[in-house]
Amino acid sequence: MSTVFMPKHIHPIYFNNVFDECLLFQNLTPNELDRLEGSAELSKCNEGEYLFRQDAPADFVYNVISGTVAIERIFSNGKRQIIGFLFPGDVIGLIHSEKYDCAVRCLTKVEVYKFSRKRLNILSEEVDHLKQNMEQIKSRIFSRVMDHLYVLGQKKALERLCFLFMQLLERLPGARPDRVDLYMSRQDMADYLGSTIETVSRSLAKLKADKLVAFPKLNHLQILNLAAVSELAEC
Amino acid sequence: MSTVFMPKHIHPIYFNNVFDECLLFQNLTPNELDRLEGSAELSKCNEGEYLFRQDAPADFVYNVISGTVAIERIFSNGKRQIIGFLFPGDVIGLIHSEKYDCAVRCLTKVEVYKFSRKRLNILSEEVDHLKQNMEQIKSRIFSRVMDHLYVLGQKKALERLCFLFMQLLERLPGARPDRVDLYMSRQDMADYLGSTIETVSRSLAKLKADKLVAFPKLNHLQILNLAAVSELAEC
DNA sequence: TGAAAATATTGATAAATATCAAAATTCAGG
DNA sequence: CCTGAATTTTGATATTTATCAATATTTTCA
Repeated sequence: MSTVFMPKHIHPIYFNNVFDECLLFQNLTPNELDRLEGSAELSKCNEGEYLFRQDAPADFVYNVISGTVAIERIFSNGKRQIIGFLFPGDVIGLIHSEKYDCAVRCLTKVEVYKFSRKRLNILSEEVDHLKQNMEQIKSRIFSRVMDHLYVLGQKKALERLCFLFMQLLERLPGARPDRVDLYMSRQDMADYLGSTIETVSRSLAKLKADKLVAFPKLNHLQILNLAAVSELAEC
Repeated sequence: MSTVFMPKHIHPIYFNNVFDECLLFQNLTPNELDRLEGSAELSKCNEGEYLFRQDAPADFVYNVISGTVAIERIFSNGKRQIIGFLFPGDVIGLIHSEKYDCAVRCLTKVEVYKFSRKRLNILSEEVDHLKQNMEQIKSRIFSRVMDHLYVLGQKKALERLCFLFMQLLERLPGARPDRVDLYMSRQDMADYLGSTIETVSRSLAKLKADKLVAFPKLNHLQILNLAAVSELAEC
């Protein structure tokens, strides 16, 4: 892995500014980071491609460096449910048995660090902070899925949309109220929110009409009234 | 822990016939089971009581021996979403950070083995099968939650109810098509299925009218047409 | 057992969302 | 920059579900 263009005091694994967001590497010593880096491989994937498919052997754990992906689960009737969107700093593939039980589709060009799951597990035995980080990531994922369950179970279309927007604002690195880039299509939003594309579209129209949000471009969201959007999104 | 009434060849930790269902103890040697049992404490809880509340320190892991519990998450607006129902053999409290992010309410009298989480983690370092079992439990829980997400996102009230019935049939020890005991109230079902008590009630009426199910008693479900119920429930 | 309380069902209506169809907008490739 | 394809929005309508209210059933406990 090339570290040629890296300032000396920044560890190569923190390249691309994922430092702040990347829970996996938190609290590790430079020495431990080196070991981790040694078992990582930088991997790239284009928009529309799949990082992995459902039922593929779950041999790798991925750490998103750049780009956005959708975790999706396809069901026997062909329908799909998007379980979540992941961004730089997020970790994929930690909670699986032998096979992945969902697929990961790239919504943009994506760069990931790819770890052998086996090796990461061995490493986590030796590096205490790594183990703790991995456990914390799992519990966060679970917590997030439970919020998602609540939203699908209890919230209306408009509120669901606000929930998504707040998630993006909080989790997308670099997102600010006046600039949230939506890398997913309206259909993706619908599949995440348990809704239809038409309902998403109408809810957007309502939010726009009420001046809670604006769309300078189709996929460039501005949150004009953060308090109101947050209120609607509230869990 | 008393083993007085235990046949000699059956390990005490397998008391109450949870053997088949209990993933946590699978593949452990009698010696390893002894160690595990040493750090367990049998604990009881009455119907309506809480095993633990949301935001309590997540110090224990529970293994259900008998009874049924509901995992519920309460939100700031007072609404609740039931995340799942757990039965004998199921494990509670494995995926949490320092605090429990949900509460566990007993739907019946409940007996659990209570393990110190810290101690269980230490033990899992030494007992390889235990660690594997714990990982497998986590991935199963996650897989189940993803099915749940799909059901809330994509299914209609009637189908949701069938989904619940199929889950009960598959997971409730001793459940058979002609005898599934519903330990939860209609309100609990609604809170699990992201619906209202009235809609649950009407869906039940429809299923009864169509002869897919019957209710000899209010909480004694009979699945008359398993194929049809299964078809409706299908993920 | 019998009355009160709790829970569940049913009815009428309103609200929310899905579906189908068409128009508008955006995007991609020459 | 233009044109056809893809995506998104909007419209009309049907379906589903929630809400409010009343009734029925079940449970509890004196």
